[in-house]
Amino acid sequence: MLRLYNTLSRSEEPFEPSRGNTVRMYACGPTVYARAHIGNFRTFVCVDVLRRTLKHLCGYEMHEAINYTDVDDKTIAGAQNAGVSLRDYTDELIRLFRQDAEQLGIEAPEETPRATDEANLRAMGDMILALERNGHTYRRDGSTYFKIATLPQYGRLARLDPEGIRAGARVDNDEYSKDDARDFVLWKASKPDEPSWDVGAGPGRPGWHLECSAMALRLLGGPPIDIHAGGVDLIFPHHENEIAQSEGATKEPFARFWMHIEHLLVENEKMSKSLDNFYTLPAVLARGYRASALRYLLLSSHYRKQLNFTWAGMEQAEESLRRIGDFLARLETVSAGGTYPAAVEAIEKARSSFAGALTGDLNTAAGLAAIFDLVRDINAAIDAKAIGRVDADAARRAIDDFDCVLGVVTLRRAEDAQPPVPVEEIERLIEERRAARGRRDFAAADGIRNSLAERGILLEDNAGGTRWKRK
RNA sequence: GGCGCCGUAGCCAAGUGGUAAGGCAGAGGUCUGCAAAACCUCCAUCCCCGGUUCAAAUCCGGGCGGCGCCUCCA
Repeated sequence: MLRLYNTLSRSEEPFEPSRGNTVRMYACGPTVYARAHIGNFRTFVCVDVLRRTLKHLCGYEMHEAINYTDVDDKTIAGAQNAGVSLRDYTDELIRLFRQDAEQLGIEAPEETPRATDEANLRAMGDMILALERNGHTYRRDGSTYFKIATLPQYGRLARLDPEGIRAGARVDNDEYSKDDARDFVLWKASKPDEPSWDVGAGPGRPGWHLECSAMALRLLGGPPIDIHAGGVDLIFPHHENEIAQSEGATKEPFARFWMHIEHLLVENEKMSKSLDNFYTLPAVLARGYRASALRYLLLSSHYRKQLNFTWAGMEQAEESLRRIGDFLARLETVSAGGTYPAAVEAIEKARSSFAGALTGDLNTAAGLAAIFDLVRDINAAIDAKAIGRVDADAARRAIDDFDCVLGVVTLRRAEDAQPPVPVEEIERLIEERRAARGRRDFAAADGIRNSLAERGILLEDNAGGTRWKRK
């Protein structure tokens, strides 16, 4: 069974779905006003690992939703600056997000709702009505607010001081007047040139927090949903406000588990658009690194620890992944028959370590260590000729199973299938080089190897012949 | 001012009471036309101080340092 850290209790708890065998999970997705950066993707990669662990290691079915926030101040401003409609503007950014997510091996969730889809707007309107009925709202200048004084348990997730905001804290001073600084807007009255909808609270647009509550409950059939995930910076106010809305409207607990992913740092500072210290996936690829290596780097430390992004780290991730790739290629060269107890035992040990690591609050770093232990043990067995085809296949299957969760080897393979030099040309040059070596013309042979290396293809000579791989 | 997290070898990173996983880099060796890959060997006593304990990186207290949240933010 999975043990998962729950922000609500600030401790690890055993996890099981509340209804049948299906895990109902929601993660706060991107606000699509600019291309997502790799810090954003840390969250989505970690959520993806949770999803895959639940599916492949725990055997649950998944019903997961990740939303696109496609209306807010920034998206509206972005569309206006670009001179296109809000929908066209966010369509393009969603396309880019999906493209990056796919390159990073992130599985598509079952649901990817958009705030401005009609069914979702209606659900938001219904939620506001329910909140009004329960006495949690007030209107001011055409906007509808949530009055947190009406909800005693407000602040439980973030462990806020019940006395509220103290001297020294920065206080929200936006243009909308509120009864209490902590009150937040549910439905924002629209300005003249802004997109606007009327779903029962007057013409306007959804406040940021409302969409997540409404869409999670509409799509996942809560409350309570099993898991709600997102970046740590969302704990307050976003998730706190989601809880207030959902619980105020339904009078039921909103989510059983809250999972929060720590930040990616750059030069030991939070990577963010406002600090202008972020990298996008294309920027990383442009430096010559692969998406698989980025995914590996993101998995090389625990999701609840800050991770400092560096190019040296990318380099190390590439090298580590190369070791796994070389190992898998080497497994294919095992031709002896039979099986050896030591190999079987090493594989068993790796399987149990890996499962233990991942089901222990998604300890991906320890999971990777289990893989490398296996790599060393089996490599040694190959050297000692103490391994048979049966064992090699079993080792291969073990790595494949691990990768159902980590999703990094599969990505590499897909990348390898598209080398920078056409495969036919590589094979032709390998043949030429083989001939040169045959007549002991090592200068010519080395020349071919060097020129391919410059083009990103490495050659390795083994007993069985020459193998190529991407740099 | 409030709340929280973190500080393990050159770099990255597990371990949260019983005498320090793993990866990268480095050194030496085996193998090899060379190179690569692979294997073997070597490479830390866990920020500092004090305490609890038979026993602490791991618990408690106090420092020092870093980061995050309290405002939009993954």
